[in-house]
Amino acid sequence: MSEMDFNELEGVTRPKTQRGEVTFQKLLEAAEAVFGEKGYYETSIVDIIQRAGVAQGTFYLYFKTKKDIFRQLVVHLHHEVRKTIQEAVQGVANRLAAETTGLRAYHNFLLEHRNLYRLVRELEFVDEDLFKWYYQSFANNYARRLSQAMEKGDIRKMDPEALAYSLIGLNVFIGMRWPLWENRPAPTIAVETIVDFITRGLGTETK
Amino acid sequence: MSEMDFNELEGVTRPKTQRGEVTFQKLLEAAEAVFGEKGYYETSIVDIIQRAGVAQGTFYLYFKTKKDIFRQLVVHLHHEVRKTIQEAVQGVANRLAAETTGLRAYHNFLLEHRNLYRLVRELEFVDEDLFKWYYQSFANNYARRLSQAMEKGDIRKMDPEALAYSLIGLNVFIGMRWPLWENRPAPTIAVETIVDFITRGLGTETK
DNA sequence: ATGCAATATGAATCACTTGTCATATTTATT
DNA sequence: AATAAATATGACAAGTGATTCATATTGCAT
Repeated sequence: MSEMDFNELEGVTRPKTQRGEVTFQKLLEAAEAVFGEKGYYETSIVDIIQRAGVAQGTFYLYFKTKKDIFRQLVVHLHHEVRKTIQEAVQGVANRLAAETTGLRAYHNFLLEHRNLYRLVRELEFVDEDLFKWYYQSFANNYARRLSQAMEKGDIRKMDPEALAYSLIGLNVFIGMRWPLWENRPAPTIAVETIVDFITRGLGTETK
Repeated sequence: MSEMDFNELEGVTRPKTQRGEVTFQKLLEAAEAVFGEKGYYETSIVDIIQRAGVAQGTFYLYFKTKKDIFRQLVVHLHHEVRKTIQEAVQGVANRLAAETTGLRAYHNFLLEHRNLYRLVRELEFVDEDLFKWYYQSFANNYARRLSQAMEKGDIRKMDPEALAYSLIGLNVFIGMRWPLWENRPAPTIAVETIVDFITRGLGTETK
């Protein structure tokens, strides 16, 4: 619980010159690519430094362990996903409509970052605390917006946290079924069903 | 796609005598425990054989690789989960009521097998095909029962597959939030919210 | 231009893990 | 009781990967 801050991860030494900064970024980009392709455990530090085109020792100038560079990547990715969805949903006044928009934005993000997304799912087995932080901060934010919608009367009053996890789980599995497994957006019939299901589930009345 | 059968896994040699059967089981139980505690990748074959109290070479009498014993465990677990839920739901005539019952049964199973459940989640990164098989056969079964309920008029006619994945995702995430993370059943208020959400989402009318 | 901190290198070390194999023991069958 | 198949052992070969370190180079500040 509480508000953990993972902005400055220990185990990561930021470079102090411009030249170092370039190397640092090269390492992160290489790690992102290789982790995405082969997964965390199947990737060796040698894989990363080869892809980045630097020597073994250079890696340890900036990262203490393989886990540390992984953490750095995940935190960055987390901000990306949230920003994307937030921007997509922003301006959509109605919460129910926002659900649909958010669903689509999330799926598009998945389709464009399928490799990256793999990292988040594997996070559970690499650093469980960071994994919890990832979904908790996601869920807290979600729950907050649901609460606001309840105040406005857009949706029924219910336990916002339970709803937040339910909706995240729903999105994650639908995102797995079509975008991840079939590399395409969910078919229309599926989207309609989901929207209908959520609308009735959250809404104040039926038509 | 198609009906894969994972009943006789290659890479697994079943014992031919009673004595062998005992060793075989010892290995499986040890693997279950150690995988559950440390995760697949952090576990070595030495960990398993030490826990089982057998020699190195014995392992290779029955399993070709670490992955093979892992597969064997997952397939077994899969049957367990389904059996548990099926038995709990059996006899509950109404589909909506069955959802609640199924949710509870699933959570109880999680609470009693938290380590085991970790294996399924890690499966995605160990053997993606088996992972898909796991959730697909789960979802197909779920969808079939939803279709039947639609025929009977218990629930509205919608895309059963989309619903199945939605409901599984919901259950998985709620199961993660309370049973797994806090080692207790979801609080009453949460359960009420979820049941209400699903009831309205699936149901034919509102009250 | 000098000197010091930062950066870069890659060979070497250390800690493990997997998988094999010659040998020994046990079990089932006759 | 004899025999062959099945089971069990643990030392060992071979490989892999993480991390360190002595050394070299570069860049920045003075």
